[in-house]
This record gives sequence, C-alpha cells and structure tokens, in this order.
Amino acid sequence: MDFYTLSDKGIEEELGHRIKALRLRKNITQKELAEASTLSLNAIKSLESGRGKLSTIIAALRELEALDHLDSFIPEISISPIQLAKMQGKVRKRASGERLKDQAKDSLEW
Amino acid sequence: MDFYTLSDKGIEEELGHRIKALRLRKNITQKELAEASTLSLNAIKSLESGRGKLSTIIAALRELEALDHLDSFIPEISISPIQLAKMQGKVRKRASGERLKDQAKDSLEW
DNA sequence: CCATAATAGCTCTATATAAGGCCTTTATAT
DNA sequence: ATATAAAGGCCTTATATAGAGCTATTATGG
Repeated sequence: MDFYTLSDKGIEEELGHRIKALRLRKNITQKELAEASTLSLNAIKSLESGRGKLSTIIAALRELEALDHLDSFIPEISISPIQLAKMQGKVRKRASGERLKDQAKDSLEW
Repeated sequence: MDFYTLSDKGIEEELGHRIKALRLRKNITQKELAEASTLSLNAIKSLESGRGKLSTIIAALRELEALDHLDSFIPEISISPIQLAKMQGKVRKRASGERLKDQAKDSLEW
C-alpha cells in the first residue's frame, strides 16, 4: 500500500485497522488485550480507530507479539561511506550550514 | 535490533533517536521540520525524545519522506488458506469462542 | 431465530501531549 | 578561540488521550 496517497487521518485509520487485525488473529477480545497490556479498554478502542500515543501503541504491540515490526517502522539510518569520509568520521548532531529553501530539501546527496 | 529486549521506554527513546536521524539526514532543523509539518517546535522536540501521538509521528514522517516505512510497521494481516476455508470465506470481525487462559494465547494455529 | 458476549459510542475526570514563549547549553563555522 | 544558531529544558495554557463506567448495537454460537 502507498501511504503517500492517503491523508494523515486515512493513515491513522489504516494502522488502527491493522492493529485490530493483529488482535483478531490471536482471537482475543479488546478487554483481554487491555488487561494483558495494563491499558484501559478505552485506550484499545481508540487505538483501533487510529488514535493514541506512541507509548500506548508499543504496549499493545508487545502483547500482540508484533514489536519486531517497529524495527522497520523507523529504520536505523545508514550513513553512506562518502558522507562519513566527508565528515572525517564524525557524526553530525545538528543541522547546519546554509538553511535551504523549501524546494531544495529534496534529493540531497548522502 | 531486537526490541523485545528493550523496555517500553527504551523502545520509545530508540524510535525518537531514529526520527532525529531521519531529520539530520535531510539536514533540516527542528524548527524547519516543525514549520513544514505544521507542528510546534515542542512537538518535534518531544517526538525526538520518544514521546508523542500517532498523528504527530505521521505528520513528521510525511515531511521526512519516510511514510513508506509505516507499511511494514504494522503489516496487513494475511489470512491463511486453511483458516479461510474453515471460516467458509467469512472474515472474523470479533474475537469469539472460549476465552483462552493467559498462557494458551501463544502459538495459535492460523 | 434467540441469547449472549464483543464492541461501538457516549460521559466524566485525570493525565499527557501540543503550542508558544523564554533562557541555557553546546555543536558548528569562521 | 569565539560568535552564532541549533537544540535542550522548563513554564503556562489549550487540547487530546487515558481511565472508568454506562448504555446501545451487532456479530456469533447454539
């Protein structure tokens, strides 16, 4: 699925549906998931409709045995050898240099 | 990385760091990211320290051109042919049947 | 078709995040 | 080494989620 074609709200709903699907795959109720993850029933309901905090999502995914998906969610950034050489092995901790105009931020060399 | 070895808080921090790395890869400041995603500077700071709402994460990832990662975050569930046959082609909308005891929820046939 | 349990949908209160501002710390360019 | 700006931290107010409880709807098993 291409998330770029969806609105933010659309993405939230899609992710909520997927969390619900994970729960149904294990055939457990919202109430059971809530108790197992020490979240409220309301938090689970909200999560499955696409709303919630990161901490809530993580607690639920742990019970659903789906934490491993988080790794590909926001992958570790690999720094290219070229950049590493340019930086003389030092890792950048802040954005710096001339601030770019809106358009120019795409297609950066790395 | 194996998230199951981390605490919920540890996972939150790791994801925050990764979002920060995504931003630095584009060499944009927290302020620029905030303005581009119509979020507050505070929301970006919180996000990079591991706190935030799902809607905030999505808005930020859109600007960071990392929305595609969300697809593997919580993947669509594939229903096994065996289960589909058992259900006579009907998709389950609720958990049902005997409620299982805590332990028995693992290793479900699907 | 019926009984029942799962879940959706609401209210109210408590708590956390979001927004905006200000000050301090520190990475980076010169 | 220094000037500067990015980023961290803290404060206040607004807003959204979390928690608890209740009723209404509806999928599911019998």
